[in-house]
Amino acid sequence: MSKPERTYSISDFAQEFDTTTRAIRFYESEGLLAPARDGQKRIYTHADYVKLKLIMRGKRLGWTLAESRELIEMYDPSGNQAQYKRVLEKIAESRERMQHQLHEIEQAMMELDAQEKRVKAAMKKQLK
Amino acid sequence: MSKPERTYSISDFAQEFDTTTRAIRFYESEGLLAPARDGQKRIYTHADYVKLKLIMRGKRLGWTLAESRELIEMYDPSGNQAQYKRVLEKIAESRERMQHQLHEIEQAMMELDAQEKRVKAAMKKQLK
DNA sequence: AACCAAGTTGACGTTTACGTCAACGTAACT
DNA sequence: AGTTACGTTGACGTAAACGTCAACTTGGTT
Repeated sequence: MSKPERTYSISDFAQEFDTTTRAIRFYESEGLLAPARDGQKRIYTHADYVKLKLIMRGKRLGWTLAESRELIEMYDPSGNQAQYKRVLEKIAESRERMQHQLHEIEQAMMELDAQEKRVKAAMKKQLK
Repeated sequence: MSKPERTYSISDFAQEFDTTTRAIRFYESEGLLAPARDGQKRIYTHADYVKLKLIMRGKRLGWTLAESRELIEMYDPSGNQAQYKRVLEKIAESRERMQHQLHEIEQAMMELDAQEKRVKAAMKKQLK
């Protein structure tokens, strides 16, 4: 009695994520996605949706596809105790990387604020 | 009576920023740097140091060299009122982009936290 | 003088992440 | 049956960001 999950076509995904079918197939060829098939057609589920969302966000944050693939693999369960431990380690590594990025962006924004003040001051001075 | 500023060679920079001389020359060819010359040798100053630092950080945040070049240009004064206004607009644009990145990283980190909890719970369950 | 370290300018090669055809399959209308 | 829309798998092309030589210069060192 499980509700029939919503599915998506490859062009549904392309529109939804403002990308191309070519790119989506490429991610699959690189092992980031593995959609079901209806004949030869790809059928995407909500799980694929989540993964692609992660991929696209990763792109905007400058992550490589290899890094996003690592992250995706962390979100797969599949494990004994040793595997779980490895996942926890990878999570810790990822957290450090993200923390570092976070810090660098905050830094960049502060410098931007400072520069804005300088420019505004220069404008006032020039108007006197 | 201005103090003689410290200068750097291209390999000084390569070491300092953990990159290569080739990359640094490439940034120059792309218009991101414009060091002075002593004969044919490049002489870098603190201003160049700041710019390269910005470039490298940009790389870690997934910015293109074109984007970093735009940022660098914002940090050059050189302007009448119209130019200043344009710079302020660009600063506003950059701030929005950075804010968006900031938000997405925070999001990613929260998901990482959630996943960590799930994995730890799965480990405990397995041990019972 | 000979040599070595560090620098220079081409020029071509490479990796990542797709774009762009071409040639074909298939389901749904008309 | 014919067309249209959407999908498929190759295969080759491309932009960004350098890597990797090759051939040369230049300033000290033995």
